[in-house]
Amino acid sequence: MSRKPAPLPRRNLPLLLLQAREHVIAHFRPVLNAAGVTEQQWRIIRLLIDTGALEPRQIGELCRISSPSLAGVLMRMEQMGFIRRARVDRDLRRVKVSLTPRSRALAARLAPQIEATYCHIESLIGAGFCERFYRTLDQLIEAVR
Amino acid sequence: MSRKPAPLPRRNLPLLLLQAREHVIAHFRPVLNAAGVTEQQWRIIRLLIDTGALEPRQIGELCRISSPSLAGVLMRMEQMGFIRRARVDRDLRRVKVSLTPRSRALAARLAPQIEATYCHIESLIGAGFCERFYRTLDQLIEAVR
DNA sequence: TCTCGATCACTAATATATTAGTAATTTAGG
DNA sequence: CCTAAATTACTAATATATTAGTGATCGAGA
Repeated sequence: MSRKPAPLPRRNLPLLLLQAREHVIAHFRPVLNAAGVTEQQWRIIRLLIDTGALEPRQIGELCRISSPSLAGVLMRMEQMGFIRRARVDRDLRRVKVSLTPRSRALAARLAPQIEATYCHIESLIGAGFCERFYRTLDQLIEAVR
Repeated sequence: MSRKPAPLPRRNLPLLLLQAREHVIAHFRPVLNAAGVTEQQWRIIRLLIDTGALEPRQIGELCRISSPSLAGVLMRMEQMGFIRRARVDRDLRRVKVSLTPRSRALAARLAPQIEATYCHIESLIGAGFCERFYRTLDQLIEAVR
């Protein structure tokens, strides 16, 4: 009575993670679009606010943006006046990327709307679920890395 | 004694989901690359194996690929002989996309390697964690949708 | 000191994502 | 019928992703 097993018995985990991310970021997208920044640009601004100036490879590692993508993103952000580059003394290969007053002002202006969006999401899924979910993702990343 | 609150007090949830997905799919990428298919192409092949022929908008919805992206992906897949299109009777706007023997053979050839990768991931995070994680993602998607 | 391997940011080519908008077709309402 | 709105797949323009590869620079060891 047993049927032939499916050729791909597992649920598609990368797709499921993609779907989850898409549904979450759909809540943030209108805020970012209205402010004229892309997701990637906002990821970088947000990171640098917390960490201070970083080098491109650090930004790429933490924001999950590959080096070739990052080259274009940073170039456009520099043209828009969101970041600036400075050479690192003692190592002419390396570059330091820092925020400008303009991007800091943008972040300050967006912060309340971002926070409101997080509150809305938290109200949809529950604060406890939200907190557990962060921990679960941390564990997953740590385990499969 | 309290310090000024950070302008962005929440952890970046979309980024965390992106990182999780990147770390997971990093395990699958070598298999797909060796087979000469992209992530998106594999997502579509895998879906159509389970569902049978679908229309572009259904594929885009289920694989989280936007209509403009899908146009290019399907065009290349058709040129590569992975899919074929057929007009839908009674509605000249709509198209039906189905797999070819070639893509079915590819899926059959890849299935063992994909399954082995899932087993490896499961061994890293634990079978129980894995099962709970699927349910957690389902709940999240359901709640924020 | 010299040199070879490693590192860093970057370019090139192609594939996919995002936003806006379109022509053809269908459908619902008047 | 007949028209207006909705639907479907698509194009255009730009931004980002992926893979491979490059020149410049640094650092460890001979």
